[in-house]
Amino acid sequence: MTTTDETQAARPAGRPRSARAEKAIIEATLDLISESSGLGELSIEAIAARAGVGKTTIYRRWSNKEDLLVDALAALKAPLPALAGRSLREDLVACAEVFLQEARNARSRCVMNIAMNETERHPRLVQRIHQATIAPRRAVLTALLQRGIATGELRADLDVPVSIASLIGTVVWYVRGFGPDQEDLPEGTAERVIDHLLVGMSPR
Amino acid sequence: MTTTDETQAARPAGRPRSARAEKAIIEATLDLISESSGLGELSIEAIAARAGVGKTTIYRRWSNKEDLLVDALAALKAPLPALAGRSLREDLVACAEVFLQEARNARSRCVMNIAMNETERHPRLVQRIHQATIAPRRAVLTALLQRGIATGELRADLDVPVSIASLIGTVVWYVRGFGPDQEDLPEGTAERVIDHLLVGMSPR
DNA sequence: CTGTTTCGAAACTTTTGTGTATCGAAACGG
DNA sequence: CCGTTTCGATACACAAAAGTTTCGAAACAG
Repeated sequence: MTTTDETQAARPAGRPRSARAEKAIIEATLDLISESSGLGELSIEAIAARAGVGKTTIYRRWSNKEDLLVDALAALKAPLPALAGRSLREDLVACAEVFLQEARNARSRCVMNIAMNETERHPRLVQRIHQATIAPRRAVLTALLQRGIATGELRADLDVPVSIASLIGTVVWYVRGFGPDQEDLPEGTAERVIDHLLVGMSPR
Repeated sequence: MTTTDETQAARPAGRPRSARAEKAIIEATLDLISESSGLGELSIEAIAARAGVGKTTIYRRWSNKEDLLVDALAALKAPLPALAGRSLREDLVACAEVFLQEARNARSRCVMNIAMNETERHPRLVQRIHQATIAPRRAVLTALLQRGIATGELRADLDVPVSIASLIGTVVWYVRGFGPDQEDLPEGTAERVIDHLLVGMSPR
């Protein structure tokens, strides 16, 4: 038993790795992915320069580019909307608001692009994005719609898969018509889309 | 007046440029764009190799990469659906079928990706895509929906912009759940989506 | 046949990124 | 204070691609 047996195995001695540098590397990576399109244009040198870090510090932690990408995208948390549960419409609007903001945010959008385009080049990465980002959203919406069917707020014969595609796809495609990061998008856009789609999803 | 005054100005003498080579270059460019993601990964050398052409032949016609891309994407015709005009539903299904096929076709999909992601890097190119591909589709759908409103097949207070986004966005997002080029997508998908959306767009 | 231009191929220079190694300085444990 | 490890910076060899030039062959006009 050594004297330093606080909680875990003893620290391996020597200068500890800088958590600040690690953070800076992840941030720089996400920045550069957002600015570029496609993972092929991403260079380790650019990441090191942007992060104010030596290349050594990167290669010491990640042996190849994909490992770094996996960690970087994992750090990009996916904030699912808090579902108040008061009414179906209210929860759907909350979801739409989240999707809308993500569609306008460069960092969130690049995750979608990677999932759509890099399936063959980086299957491991895409698979991880699916289970970390896409599957949870799909699950939330599925549960939400089935709850709505149960409470009678939605048609009993509702086509759930198509409804999910319409909820996400419509928001994404609608905001696409406006500038990516501009501020000229009106206020009640989420409500407007949901109210439009809800007409066809409600009973009678 | 020279003897060769057939229709236009006389040919400038010398070996004429091979139309076949030009075609091969355009085809190779489109192939490589489809396979890659992002325009930055595209290399002139790869295009020349794929086309079976010397790099000289490319640089002689296009001074830079973007000029080549503009011409290549212009060659990618956008087949708007033939609108039979018998019923609104029939025409909408025809549109949806076209969008669906395009969403699964690598060459068409890459146009969408470029339009969404390369706005800052290639504004000229994106602007051209907008006026050559996106605007016509938007116009067709707008006319179609307004005709439907006039004939009473659609609600008089229909939100046309949101409807357009829902028609395209839902199809694109729905087929996205299946494999990109797989064959496992069911037959009546276009009808299924249109019938779902039409519920909320019809009167009463 | 002669002059001109394009053809594909190859050599060339320059730029950019990869991955490794080396350097002195700094941060820790003991 | 000492050994160890990380720090950022820099240099290095290697590869890929950009863009230019040169080359012999081929296609066309006159």
